[in-house]
Amino acid sequence: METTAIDDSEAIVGDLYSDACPCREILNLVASKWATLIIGKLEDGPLRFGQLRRAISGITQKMLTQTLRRLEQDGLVHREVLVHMRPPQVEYSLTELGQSVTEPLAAIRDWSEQHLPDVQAARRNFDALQPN
Amino acid sequence: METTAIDDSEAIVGDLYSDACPCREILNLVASKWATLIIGKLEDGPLRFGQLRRAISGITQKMLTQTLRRLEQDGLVHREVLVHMRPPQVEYSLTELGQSVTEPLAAIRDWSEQHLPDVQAARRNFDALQPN
DNA sequence: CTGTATCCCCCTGGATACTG
DNA sequence: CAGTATCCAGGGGGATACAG
Repeated sequence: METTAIDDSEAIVGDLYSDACPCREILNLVASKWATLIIGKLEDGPLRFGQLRRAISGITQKMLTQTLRRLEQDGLVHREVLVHMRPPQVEYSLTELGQSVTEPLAAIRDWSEQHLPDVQAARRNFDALQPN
Repeated sequence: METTAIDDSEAIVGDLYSDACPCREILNLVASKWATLIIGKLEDGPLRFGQLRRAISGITQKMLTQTLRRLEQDGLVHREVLVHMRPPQVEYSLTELGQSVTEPLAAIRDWSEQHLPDVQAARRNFDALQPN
């Protein structure tokens, strides 16, 4: 039987998770500069729009709205409009899915806190050696 | 005491990044579209430039070089020039630091494989409800 | 084979102003 | 208070050509 029909070259080193890697989507989601901060703030419990804005210094209304929409769309955040309130208030909270993503996020955070000094040292060393 | 002593310039930025965790730097590093793929390929062992390029379909030489430089600069990847070879060859491998980052990366990957269907379902549901 | 150098598009994200 | 609408700068990233 002809098992050699496929590209015979040594080249491809197993493409188990090349383009189709689902983690890329999640990384894009989570690395969008504000998403992790928002998720982090909501870990402690529901917050209203203004509370979030004040809790995350430097964020603009636009980015807060935009990121919340995306998180809501992806099922990580629940948006609850308190209609009867005057003035109207909107409360955001993590869904179960959102809760579950805090675990891998914590893995990244832990690694960062543990190894960021090494990364920064590597950067300084690199800069020192490369007369760029 | 005068709290106005702050140097007018970058108070906000500094506050932002101290309030945030160091994980932002790592997320920026790792979410740069190609970095995780390169790290993933190198998990199995050292690879040469051309092998990496062929293993990661769609990547351009520019992005491969650029991302490898960054990973090298941050101490995650080791670059070994095989000088005596004709034509010259360059071999890339994960450093210990690079090896260690594969663990939190695996956490993200696992979560993605497990929950991406939920995310996609949430997206479809959101689109269905929001007549945009 | 392994890069470097341009050109250029597009998207993210920031500032600002306006609405319900 | 919550959200939308513009305008705009910067950088990531693709295509291509050239070099050691």
